[in-house]
Amino acid sequence: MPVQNAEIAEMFDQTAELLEIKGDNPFRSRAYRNAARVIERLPKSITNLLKAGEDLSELPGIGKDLAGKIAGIVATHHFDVLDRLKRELPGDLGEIAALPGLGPKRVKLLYDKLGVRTLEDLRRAVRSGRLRELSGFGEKSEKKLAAALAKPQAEKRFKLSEAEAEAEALLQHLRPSATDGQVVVAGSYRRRRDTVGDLDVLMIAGDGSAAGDKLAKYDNVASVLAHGPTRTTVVLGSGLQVDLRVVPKESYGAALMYFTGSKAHNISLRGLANDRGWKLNEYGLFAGKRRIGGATEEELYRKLDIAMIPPEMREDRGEIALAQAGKLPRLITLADIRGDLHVHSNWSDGRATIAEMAAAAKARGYAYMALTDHSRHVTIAHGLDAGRLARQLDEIDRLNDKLDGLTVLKGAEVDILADGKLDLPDKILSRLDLVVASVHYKFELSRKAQTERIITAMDNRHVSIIGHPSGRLIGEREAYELDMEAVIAAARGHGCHLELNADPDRLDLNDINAHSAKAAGVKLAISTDAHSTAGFANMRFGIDQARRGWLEPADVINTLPLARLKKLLKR
DNA sequence: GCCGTTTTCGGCCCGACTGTTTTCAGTCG
Repeated sequence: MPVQNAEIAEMFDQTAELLEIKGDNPFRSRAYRNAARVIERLPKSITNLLKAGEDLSELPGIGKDLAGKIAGIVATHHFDVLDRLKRELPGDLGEIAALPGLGPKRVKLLYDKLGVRTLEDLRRAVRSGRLRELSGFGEKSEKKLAAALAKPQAEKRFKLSEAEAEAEALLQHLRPSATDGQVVVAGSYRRRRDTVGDLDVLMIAGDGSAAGDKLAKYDNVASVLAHGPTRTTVVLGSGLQVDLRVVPKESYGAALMYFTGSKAHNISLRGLANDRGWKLNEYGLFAGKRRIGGATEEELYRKLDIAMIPPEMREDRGEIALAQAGKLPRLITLADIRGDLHVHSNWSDGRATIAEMAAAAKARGYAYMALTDHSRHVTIAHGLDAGRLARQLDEIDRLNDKLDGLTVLKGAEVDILADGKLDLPDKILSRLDLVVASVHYKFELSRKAQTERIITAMDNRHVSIIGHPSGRLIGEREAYELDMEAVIAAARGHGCHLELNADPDRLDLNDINAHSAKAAGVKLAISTDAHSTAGFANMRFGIDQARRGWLEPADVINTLPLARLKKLLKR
């Protein structure tokens, strides 16, 4: 089993953690963390890069030393530096440091003075009251830790759609307290990440403390974690944490930039400011004590000699270099979409009739909609066999005769069987305008078998699009084991397309894989997989992720007019 | 440990809040 990027990243994170606890050079541990992030989001597998003879020290944040260490990990499945650190500092110090209020310094103190090596050791120390003997620990620390130890930790992230519902209600509550109604959610929410850990709310207001009171009094608040003159932190009933920051008007742009992040993007921007002898923080851009910018984001980016970077791109994945070169992409928007290529009706597990779905598509201004009901294998969804599908095609013909301004394309979401064969015979597939081929069972196949399965499906020339290629359900089911690089390469070779499923529970391909597909020259279909007329509205979540993957209209097939789309679908 | 028209050494983002302290270290984002 080749070493996965995630494993290397995890080893580096653990190394960084232990180095911090040990009190080593903090910049050394930061280097390990930076490298972990770079490796984690790398679209290609490190093992493959090494096989291809690539020089890993070309990667940002990875120098000669780490490149050598990575090669060692790939060869041995072990990281000697980490192994040594673990021998030196045995126990679950990483888990202990993850507890709220505990960082490397205090973990070291607990380790040295009380011999705390495991969570159980810590529990005993808290119970015995010995914790308070330590300088820096008091009654409150003890209570907080006791509470944290009592409940399981699992850090929860919320789906973007869930966070959106919370955010909209919260903004409505806060808006009356804001100057000119200026209150927004920044952070990963504004960057439109597929999941959100907390809501970073930014508000312009004269009295920050009063604004904080307003938040603390929100019906949905379960507990108040902090409440100061400019920052208030609460946890909502759902467990979603909300950080409210109140800033003056002249700092709004700087604060918006700062709290939108990402952290890595901000650090790079600050580097640009430092290069010019300036300082950038959440209050503005400063030359010495003099403020030279801060009211708007546009102004700040301009002062740093780059174009405004869309929030979805602010991940420090090379967007700053692109902006410096004046080569930022014109990201796709909802308005570019001309149709939906994955839609269900009540012929299978959808709730609306074909005519109702078509009317909803037309109401959105679409020129086309592909009806893609399930094939027979998905019995639970009343999947269609060849006979029923043939009858459905006749109904679509009759409907198209009546429709004006919208064309219903004949399609199917055909199951990819375990061996890569399709769930409907070629004879009926050949009568369709497009075939979405998807995996709906046997998720547990080996990486090799699953990859071959999907590539075999693409060998069938009727297959136009691979539906929800990774199979993940956010927060519920991990993606199945798959060599996505190989799938993308095969898609390019076959002239096949990959789906970016816009269902907020799926968002599949994700942003990184969508970017890899674009880079490889594979065009995507952004489709909702709508099972009701309301489902069409999910398109915007797909657009969000497409933008995070730097996709432009030309990278997406359902931005094309119908005639050109049809040509592309036949291969 | 990385990085470089301030380049092979000496920097490395920066501020708010808490708890414990009596002027600040540690944590957090």
